[in-house]
Formats: sequence, C-alpha cells, structure tokens
Amino acid sequence: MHTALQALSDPHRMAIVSMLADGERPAGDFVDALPIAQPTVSKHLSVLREAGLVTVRKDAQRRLYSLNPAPLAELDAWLARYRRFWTDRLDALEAHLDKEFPQ
Amino acid sequence: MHTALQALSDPHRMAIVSMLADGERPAGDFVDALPIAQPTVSKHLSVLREAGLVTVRKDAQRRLYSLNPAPLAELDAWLARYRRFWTDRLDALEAHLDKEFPQ
DNA sequence: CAGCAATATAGCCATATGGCAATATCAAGA
DNA sequence: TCTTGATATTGCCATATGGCTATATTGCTG
Repeated sequence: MHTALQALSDPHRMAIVSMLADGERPAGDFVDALPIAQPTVSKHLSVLREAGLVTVRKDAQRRLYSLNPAPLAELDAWLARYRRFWTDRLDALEAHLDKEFPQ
Repeated sequence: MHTALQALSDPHRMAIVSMLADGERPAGDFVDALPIAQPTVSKHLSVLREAGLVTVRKDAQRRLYSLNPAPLAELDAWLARYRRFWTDRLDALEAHLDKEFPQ
C-alpha cells in the first residue's frame, strides 16, 4: 500500500492531482494529458485510489475521478509544525531565538 | 536525483525530518533513533541533502544536520491551492452548527 | 446482438530503491 | 604516530516501481 506522500512522490501522479484541483475529470483526460500509455495511467489512478487521494464515480463507461482532500489536509497539518520556519519575520526571529537559546 | 516529495516519501526520512524540527542534530542521533544500520541512515541523509531538505555542518568527526525549510515552503505553497477543499468543509460545518445552535 | 468506446487487469521487463556488511575517511586524543 | 570514534562510501542483494503490450470488462449504440 502507498501512503499519501508516496503516492504524491511520482510526478505523473502529482500532475493528475493538480488536474483534479479544478474539479472532477474522466480518466481519459489524464491519458490525453500525460505522455504515458493508458494502462500506465490506470495503474497510477489505482495507486491514488489506494492512497485515498481520489474517489471515483461511474458514468456509463467512464470513470469520473475527483479529489479526496483528507490526506492533503493531513499533510498540511504535518507541515504546520514547520511553517514557523518560513512564514514571517517574527517567526524567523522566533526560530532564530529557539536555536540560539533552546528551551 | 530526488525531489523534496520523493525524499519525504520514505518513512525513515520523514522521521529524520521530524527530528530536525526541534533543531540541529548529529548523524548519530538518527542512527540511535531508527531501527536500521548506520550506512543505511547515511544513505538516507545523502538523499535528504540532494533534495535540499537538510544542510550539514562539520564539528570534528561529527556531522551536524539541520533543516532547510525551503522545499517544505514550496510544498506548502503547492498545498495552498487545495486548502479551500478542507477549509470550505470546516466553514460549512461551522455554518451548520450556527444554524442548529444559534448564538 | 455486433461493434465500438472507455477503462481496468494481467503479465512481463528494466531500473530504482532500501537494506546490509565491509571498508574507507578523517579528526581527536593517548 | 597509533588508536578510537563518527560518518561516508562501496558493493552487493531482494524487492518495489513505473513502463509497456495484450486482453478482459462493461456499457452505449446501431
């Protein structure tokens, strides 16, 4: 099984997720957009499904994919711990002081 | 070469980055903390270095690692595009609660 | 029902990845 | 200078990964 981060670590899967930021899309859209064969795209979609990053809905022969934001929200929460490193000057000062005077 | 996301996609490397949130640490700390051999840790550190996620500083025989937040800031910026997906949901919940339990 | 369209699955291959033990490097101290 | 400690590098192995072609599946449509 892939974790959300492992799923996102492939550039083609990142591209798929990026396309989904605009909304639901059929699998064929990804086949058209990416320079890889249809079965390869299908496998990437299956990885994204297992990672919980996307959900699917049937529409006749088509499969409409949309984003499931939960894992991204988790990643965002994890990043929160580091946000102080780059946010603003006050935070930078704080980080500096933390480093200079730990505790 | 690994991208930041690829570097983060390994759980042991994630653990290393997490440990660095508290500040600079010698390589040996990671060897002690992780259930893998020293050369394996060293290889992970090299991946993190190539990805620009950490920087090193020499202190006698020791190598002191610290976090380079830039790639994390980039990841945060990328995530910004998706943030509305879960803040919207929180806003909706808030609205719902306001309606159910006014005041 | 035949055929087409959209997608998934199966089976295969080359390469990347993460792990290890052995060894090299290099600074500090005796 | 010899030894010890901390880390990196090398060489190897098993498995995971991403790619492909061929084929199966499923639902329209004529």
